[in-house]
Amino acid sequence: MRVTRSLLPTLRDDPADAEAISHKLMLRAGLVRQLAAGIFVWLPLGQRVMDKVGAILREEMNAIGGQEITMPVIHPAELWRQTGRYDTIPEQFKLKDRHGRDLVLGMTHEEVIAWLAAREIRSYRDLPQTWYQIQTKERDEARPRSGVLRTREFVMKDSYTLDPDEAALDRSYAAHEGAYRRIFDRCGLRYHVVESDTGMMGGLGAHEFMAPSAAGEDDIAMCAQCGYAANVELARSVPAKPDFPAWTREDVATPDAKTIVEVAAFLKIDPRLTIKSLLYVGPTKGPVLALVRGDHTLHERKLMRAVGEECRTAHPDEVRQHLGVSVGSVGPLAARVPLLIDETLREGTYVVGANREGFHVRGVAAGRDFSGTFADLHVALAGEACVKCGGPLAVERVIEIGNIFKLGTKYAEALGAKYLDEAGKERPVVMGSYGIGPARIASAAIEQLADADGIVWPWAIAPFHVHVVSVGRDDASKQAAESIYAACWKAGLEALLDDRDERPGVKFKDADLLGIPVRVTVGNLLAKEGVVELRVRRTREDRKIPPDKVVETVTSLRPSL
RNA sequence: CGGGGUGUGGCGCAGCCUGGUAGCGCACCUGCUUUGGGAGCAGGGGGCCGGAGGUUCAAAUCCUCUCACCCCGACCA
Repeated sequence: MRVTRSLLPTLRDDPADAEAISHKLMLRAGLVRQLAAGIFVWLPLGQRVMDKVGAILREEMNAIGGQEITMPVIHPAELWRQTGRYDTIPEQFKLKDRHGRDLVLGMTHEEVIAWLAAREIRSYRDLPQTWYQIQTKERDEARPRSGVLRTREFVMKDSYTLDPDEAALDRSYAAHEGAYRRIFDRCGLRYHVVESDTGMMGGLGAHEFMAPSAAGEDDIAMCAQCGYAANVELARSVPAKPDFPAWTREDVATPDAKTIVEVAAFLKIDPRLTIKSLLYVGPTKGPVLALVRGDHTLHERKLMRAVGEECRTAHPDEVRQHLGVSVGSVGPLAARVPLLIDETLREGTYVVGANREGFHVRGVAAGRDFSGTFADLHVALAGEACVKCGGPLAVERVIEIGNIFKLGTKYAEALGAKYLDEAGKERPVVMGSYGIGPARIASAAIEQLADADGIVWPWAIAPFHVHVVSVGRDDASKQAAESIYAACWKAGLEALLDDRDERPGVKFKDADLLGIPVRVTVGNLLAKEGVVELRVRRTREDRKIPPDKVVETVTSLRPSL
């Protein structure tokens, strides 16, 4: 590709709308342009990156027996009604055709897979199967953000396994985990595999592949000692205990002290000696009072798992209605609603709201002074102890680049995907689903590897391998650049030739911005010393070599790039 | 959905408070000079100031409504 004949619109300044490093650099390097919130055009360079990732995905999916198919983006609403997901997912785009029939835009393809399996899978002899596609998904995200990290339209590699039973599903799942590790390793990413939430839909287990980055939207907790790693939606931790005073139960006046911070300051105690009481309301289960230690944050996903349904925080008037007191003095004593108590509170005596305006009660113990259901409710914090080995947990911000999910038989049962086993008995197909976002791979690579001058692509997903920068003005120099460019392509090295009539500084800045692994500068040293300069983008290491040694040198450097 | 912010040539911004002929830098076009880390000079093209309505002799500027986009939170198969 020649720069003079390409759509390669680099930007000198950071676009005002971009916040994340990868977002800024993808715009500045001319990889993408935004059409609307969360909707992007992939320009030629960005497309090449996506194609590189796609090729790796196909190789590794095929290697575990995956068969590529392509499913529709438009689905009949009826399919989603059958699995009960038509009215429950706010992200689903819905539309009607000219006859008024309800359709949806596909945000995932479990339904279509189960529909297909119901028609084509009859016998245990047809199993197992692994089907995958690399296809566009449409989701009406509440808040698209961070460039291509969270968009309303995006390409996903989604695969689905069909197995006769859970043992076979475990094998398919393990095969996917291996394939995913190879994929992300090849893409040059740093990542962790963590336990993840299976969501309200249930499922038999799930893991997420998480690439550390400040631009991420998730947090994971990890134990370096035993390897425990989980999304904080799920991660359990054992916090350090405060020193409990030998206090006896008594009411204390706490005028104007509403928040934990105010109460702790007023009573001159460690906030860890207080309990935070939060009223939530579930659509069918009604009000529930959740208790966590004063310094802790309630994780709403944990709460919802414990309750068994989606909950929302109660309005102030609901708090008054159910507990007879305003928000700042709520507590578990004599509460007329069910209690969910964080496990941290099993031991110790605490200060709680008195359910009486302006009063708290100290010396209160769970189990003795109030009772309810214990559950893990608090957000794990860095430094707290691992539940498995007691080692200190680290918490890290991450981008979710892939997930693997044991679905079980939910979709198969809803859509009638059954087979006959060896004994002639009809059984539902056991499914798994597995996703990878190529755009997130590209973003994560940029986030993890970029430096102050621009992108630093790993070889495997770089849009080109060699950036030939022609800065000489004499014909011999220009001709040498052309020869090197041609020689690279002939040797299987994908090359970009900067043949613009620009000053060298402009070309060097753009080359750094684009981040192609190897830059070959053809300029005045050719006439003076008979050499061109080869620079490794990542290390900025320079070497002078004869023009006819470029291919050989790049090939020898390649393993280190 | 709640909170905050921004919309003015392709990009980044000023002008708005205090209404009066739309400006700057970069980019773009022409010419000359220059040429190894985002050149200089000269000339030039391009914007109904997000949209609608209102106030006014007069609106980028004031008022009302609306749309879009960004950030934080909520939500996220």
